Amino acid sequence: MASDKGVTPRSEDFSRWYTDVVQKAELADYAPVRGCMIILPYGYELWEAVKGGLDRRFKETGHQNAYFPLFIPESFLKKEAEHVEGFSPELAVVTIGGGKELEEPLIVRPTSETIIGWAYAKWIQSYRDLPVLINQWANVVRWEMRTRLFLRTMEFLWQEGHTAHATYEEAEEETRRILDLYADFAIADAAIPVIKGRKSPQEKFAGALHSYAIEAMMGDKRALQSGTSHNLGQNFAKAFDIKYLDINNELQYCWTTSWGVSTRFVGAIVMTHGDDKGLRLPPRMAPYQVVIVPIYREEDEKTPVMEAAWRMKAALVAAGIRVHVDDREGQTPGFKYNDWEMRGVPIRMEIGPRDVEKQSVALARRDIPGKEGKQFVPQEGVAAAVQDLLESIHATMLQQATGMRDANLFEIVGDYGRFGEVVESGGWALTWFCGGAACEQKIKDDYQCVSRCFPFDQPYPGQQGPCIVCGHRSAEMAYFARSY
RNA sequence: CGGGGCGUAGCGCAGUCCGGUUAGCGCGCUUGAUUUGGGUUCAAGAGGCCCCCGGUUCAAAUCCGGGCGCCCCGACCA
Repeated sequence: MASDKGVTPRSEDFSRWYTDVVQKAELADYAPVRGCMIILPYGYELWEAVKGGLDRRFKETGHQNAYFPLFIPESFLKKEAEHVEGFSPELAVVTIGGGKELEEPLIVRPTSETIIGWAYAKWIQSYRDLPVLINQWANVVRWEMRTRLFLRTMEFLWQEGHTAHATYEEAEEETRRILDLYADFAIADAAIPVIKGRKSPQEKFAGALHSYAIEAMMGDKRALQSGTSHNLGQNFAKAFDIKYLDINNELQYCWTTSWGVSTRFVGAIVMTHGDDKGLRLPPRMAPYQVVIVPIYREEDEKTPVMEAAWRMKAALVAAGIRVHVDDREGQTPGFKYNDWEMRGVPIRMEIGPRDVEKQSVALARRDIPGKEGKQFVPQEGVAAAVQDLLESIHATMLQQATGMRDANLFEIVGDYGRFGEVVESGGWALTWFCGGAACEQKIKDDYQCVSRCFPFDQPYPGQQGPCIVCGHRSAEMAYFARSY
């Protein structure tokens, strides 16, 4: 159980630790409805940082935002066989509206391929209309059995991109472009190292030709699918009649894609970087990159200290740095240190009477605890020093997460017992895998885990090896790991 | 939907077995002092449909019956 002053240690109970941090850092709160959450302002700012990083990249690659309705006619979901089978168990259905039974029930969207497919069928006539590159930021609902704050809630926020193309190749190129975009965002903005790869047939999106994903290792070594990109082939085009006349005046079905990142990503940030003192936010995502804690005893000390604090803030803001001055009365500096460490602010700037006198400030970095991470710098040119420090913190956090992950990746060839030991101890096993449903099911039954992906980065490209289960020659290796 | 646990102040809990003064404790909150370079200390306060409905009884947080809700472990999942 967490004491009031801290959180459950990660090593003791990672799950409790996660819940403690999310609540104590005020990212989210429970809602009156099971499985739903209130995203608190600080948590929402993190989500806005995710949105900002992704949205910019979407627009740079030619996508536009639009908005499609929350309600989808029930019949739409039934048009694509795999899709309906995949989503039926977790649908929320509206049967009464305005006090009257509806002629056709309405589905609260679990995802929008169907309604967007319907719209694209209307809009697309000619090859000149292609490609269509649209994204929407929206909420979706999936009636989940077991939920956890951010990682799996019944309603969640996400972006879903939906594109239509003239050829398989263009659709495939788009699908891969987005996966690269996601990976770049995760690494460059969130300091989360991710593995890009293709999902097994069992794990792909319901209705997709094939799915790609970025997989990240959390602090407890479990895998978290942090973003997915699907090549839908012509499955939805055929179900919704999305057709165009090509340059030879021949009618063709479109090739479509869809891809998404959700509020789950906030959970990924928490679980990748957090420690026993709470959150550790990657500088580019942090709502506040610097928090200034003023230190003083008497009124005659307070005035010059506060003056320096506001002056430092102005200097940082002018350099485009996000800063907060913690001028709360009644809390001691020590309390504030702990408070902002819980909230994961990358840099704490302390300004006291001694700093006023010496024209200096103290900078303490969140990623390196204690005195090691603390230094005194001159007030003159502080913005540049902070800027460098933020870069360094990002690099260190990425390096730490990458090191932790790589230390837990194991290559296994042909030894099913050893394979089991690895995944049961929480490691990720990279092994030859035929991709077959029976083999994957056996692993699931034996070790409670399924494949994460066939990584693009194969250790033995062009070679073959024995599937870890059936022993048949397989062309690729796949990662297996327990996951969220 | 199977297996466990729990509903008492904002949060965490004690009290329930064995019915009986005014229902307590810690944290948090308010006010005032004190403190402030790593979670100060003290004082005085505020705050309760004891999950809901019904029953037994002179008397129910406590016993009995029914309901509802939540959490944890499994199958399903961004």
